[in-house]
Amino acid sequence: MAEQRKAPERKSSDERRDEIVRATLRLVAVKGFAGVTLREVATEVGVVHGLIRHYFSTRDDLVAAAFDFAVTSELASDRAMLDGLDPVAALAGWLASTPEDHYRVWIDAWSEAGRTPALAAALDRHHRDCERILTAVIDRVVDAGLGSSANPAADSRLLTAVADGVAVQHHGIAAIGVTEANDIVFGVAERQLGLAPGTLARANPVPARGQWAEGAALLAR
Amino acid sequence: MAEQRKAPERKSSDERRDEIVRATLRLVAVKGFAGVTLREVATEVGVVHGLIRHYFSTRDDLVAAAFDFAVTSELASDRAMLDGLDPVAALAGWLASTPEDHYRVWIDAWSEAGRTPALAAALDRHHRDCERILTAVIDRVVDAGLGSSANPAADSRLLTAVADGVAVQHHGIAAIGVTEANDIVFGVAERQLGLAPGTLARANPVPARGQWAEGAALLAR
DNA sequence: AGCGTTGTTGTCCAGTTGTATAACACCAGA
DNA sequence: TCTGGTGTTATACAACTGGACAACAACGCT
Repeated sequence: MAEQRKAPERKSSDERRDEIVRATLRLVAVKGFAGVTLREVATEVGVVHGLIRHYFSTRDDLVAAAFDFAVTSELASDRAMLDGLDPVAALAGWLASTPEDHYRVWIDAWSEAGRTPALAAALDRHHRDCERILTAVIDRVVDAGLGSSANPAADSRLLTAVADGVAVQHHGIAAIGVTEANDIVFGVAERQLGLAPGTLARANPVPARGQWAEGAALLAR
Repeated sequence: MAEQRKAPERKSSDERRDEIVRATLRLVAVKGFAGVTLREVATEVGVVHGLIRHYFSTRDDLVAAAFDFAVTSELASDRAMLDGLDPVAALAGWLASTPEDHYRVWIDAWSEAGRTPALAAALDRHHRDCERILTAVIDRVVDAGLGSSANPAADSRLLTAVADGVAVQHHGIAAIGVTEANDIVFGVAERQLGLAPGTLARANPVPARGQWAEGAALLAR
């Protein structure tokens, strides 16, 4: 009796690899880095779990690649977003609340970084990039004479901390809503950079940071 | 041939239960809520893993009890700490950086809360209590005529967000040190409450929040 | 047309996990 | 002294995990 074998749907190496990474990232947003299994990823992609091994030699490789992809693509889309905006709008857009799916990945990375060196490294890189980007935005605001900053790098660090903390209260604990979250961050930023109260709320481009371009497609199928 | 059975070291129900909860919490601080295993907990306590089932009917019950214990005891020790200090010292003590072990538990709870309703409930309760406590401290500062606040509850929420965000940068990403972490939080608080710069750093009681009394023993054996 | 490469499948395996349960040991009260 | 409750052990089990491998099928190249 001849074995019945389903005709495989063949894809190019890069395409399939990308598919797997995106599926992994999607699952990480729901189950966490420690919670995703090779079989779940395979099911999500629609293949057999053995195939994952053909692209990633180990599970750690897979989740590391997924997080690396998240970091890289989100930063790229954010940079693209900022380029098209005037200084104040860019500042508001950057500080505005991050969408829930993305936040879930970051916070999970924070907690997992202590156990997975690869995650810690990627997280560190991402964080430094974020701080640099925000510093550049602050510089633009100052250069345009719209605000002031004694130490843009320090202010960038401060505002990054506020944004992260507010994101926790908003997404993680559900203690505050989007409007309130933005109010807090905008308020601190306006006070810190000498902007008139309400400036950032008015300048805030509607879709929040990370919902742009590839950013929106980051976790899409 | 008679079976050899080790003579069991018998303990009172409450005592053993407490032992198990503390061991669980200790492991959670290292491996995360999703990472702790009944067998690891049993080994840490020095018993057989079947015994855990005798005290907690399910694994979820165990981790929920462990987190509940963490929340309750940390808040109790924090309250005790604040009572003995003058308003400004209390504010500084509350805002000062949290020790690493404790932080690891909270951040892990943030990420796990989305999947475990019991954790989400305990986290929500803990967060509200923290906000209330800080609000009371701000009230004390204002009542003593040492600072001002248009909306103590809102300022409490803001400062809680800043403290959480700074804790992430300090413990999770290791981007900043203790001194810098405290500088940021103290700076925002002083500006927000109209205190002279440096007031909080000078008033800061050396051992940071959570290292007090039972707080220090929280994760101890 | 023939052939090596590679994307893909199906199956196997050893290890770990949470849960279950029977047997035992100690203790208090009848 | 018996007896029932309970703290404790040992063992079993089904489910699931990451990893390994041989077989197969489509493709590119000559």
